[in-house]
Amino acid sequence: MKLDPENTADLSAQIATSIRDEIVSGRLIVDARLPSEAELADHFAVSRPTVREALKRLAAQSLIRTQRGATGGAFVNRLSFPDAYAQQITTSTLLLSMNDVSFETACEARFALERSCAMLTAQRRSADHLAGMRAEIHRQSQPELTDVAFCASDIAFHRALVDGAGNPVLSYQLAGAVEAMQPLMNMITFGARDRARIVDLHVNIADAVEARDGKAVSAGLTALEEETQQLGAGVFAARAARP
Amino acid sequence: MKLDPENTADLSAQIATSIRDEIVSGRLIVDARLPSEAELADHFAVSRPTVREALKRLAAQSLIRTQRGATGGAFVNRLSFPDAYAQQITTSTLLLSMNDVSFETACEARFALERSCAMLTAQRRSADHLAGMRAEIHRQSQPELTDVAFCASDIAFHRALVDGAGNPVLSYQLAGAVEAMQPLMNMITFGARDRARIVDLHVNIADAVEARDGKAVSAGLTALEEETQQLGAGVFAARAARP
DNA sequence: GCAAAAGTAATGTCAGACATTTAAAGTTTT
DNA sequence: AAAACTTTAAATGTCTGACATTACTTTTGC
Repeated sequence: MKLDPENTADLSAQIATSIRDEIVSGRLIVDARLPSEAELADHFAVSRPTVREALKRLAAQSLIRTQRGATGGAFVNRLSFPDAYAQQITTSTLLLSMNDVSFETACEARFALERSCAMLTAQRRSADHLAGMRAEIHRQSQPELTDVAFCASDIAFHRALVDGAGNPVLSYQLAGAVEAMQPLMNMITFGARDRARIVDLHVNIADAVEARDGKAVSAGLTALEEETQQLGAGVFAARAARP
Repeated sequence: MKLDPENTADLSAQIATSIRDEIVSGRLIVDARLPSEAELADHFAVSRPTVREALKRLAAQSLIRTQRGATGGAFVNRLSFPDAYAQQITTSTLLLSMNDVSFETACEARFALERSCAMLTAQRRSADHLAGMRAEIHRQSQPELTDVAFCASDIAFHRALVDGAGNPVLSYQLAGAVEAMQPLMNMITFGARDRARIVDLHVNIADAVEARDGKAVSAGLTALEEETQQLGAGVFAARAARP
């Protein structure tokens, strides 16, 4: 764990990188305790605030956790799936909102990824997953639902579909793709007729999942993608038309 | 931008969350300048080091960048695709290494996701992407290649395949899935016969991409997945057998 | 023997100072 | 008047030293 004296970057950034390398390479294993802030300051020949800034950088990425008290300190954190989900979703959402990615591109990616679950979900889905999907469909049929609540239910439907594949790594990867679309979807106002069509398509997908027919699930998602793309195109065209 | 007085968590964490919300919600737009550290310290009624720790947390997630000098300060950063790639890869790699995810699960997820590019890549791939894939196949055929270099070339092959889909969002999502597998793949020792089989399967995939036959690409990936799963199962069974 | 109190080591926070960097304003020179 | 140089100001980067808070450990008192 050493610093490059020729590097002109922030010391705190260099220290953070140095410690991160130790963790990623496995030299510091999960639950290992890092030296105390004072010891680190001594080791890197910097002040304690500088060390603290470095540690906060690592804490922001859930790489370490800190604990106060006599036996406290900074410990290598086990990156949990929920933590990873959250980071994934934040990153994906910001990436879409800050890089004027077109609705079309985002939508295409999202459905392409989701189709990768179709076969597995059809094979492995439990009764619970199916019930979850049906419950969301029922909610979506209620006309008094706001657009935002409709979108939230849509997300929940798709998450149930993804989780049905029974592969946590897949669920984690898809979390970003599905959830990051929400802000884009929220821009869409759903007419009653639009909602009815989407609910129909959801029913088709749920039926296919129930029948364990992977190809039908995939086809159902493709149909839903086309519908979504049309809706999106309509909204964004209308928006572009008026000044 | 206010803090909850009843919250007992770190002040720096609360401040970071507060500012992050401003960014994610869009109230602070890209390239907007945050108040100076002194002003923030004043606003939140904390000291400057505390504010700095909060800002370093945000910098660690590439949410802000800082600039020194008279017109300097902290600015909302545009999360670039390369930044997002890097975060995605780090997170995915740590997730796999710290949660004893089985080779089987990781492999299944990775190929399921990659197959989602098959159709698009077959349709849209450029001559460059195809040439890239062929070049990696050629490299993989050289017997003096080390196992690690072989794996790296494998990654490059698959990245070319993914990028061929021409959808940056898809490339970003897949980066994690493909690259995070590398440490797991590096545990495998490839015999000459194993390599030959993998190269053959790569050739099949490249041929299918050249012919713009999406279903054949997908089938080729499935065949490669089976081969990889067998190789992995062999290695991990041997490892489990000896004490 | 057990509970309360003191001790201790760590993080969390603060205050103030100085160093460094950068751009803009001001001044001098040509 | 324009160009080059100097000064100034504002911001981040870093250091020192101190105190507050927390939680575990040890000691003490009954």
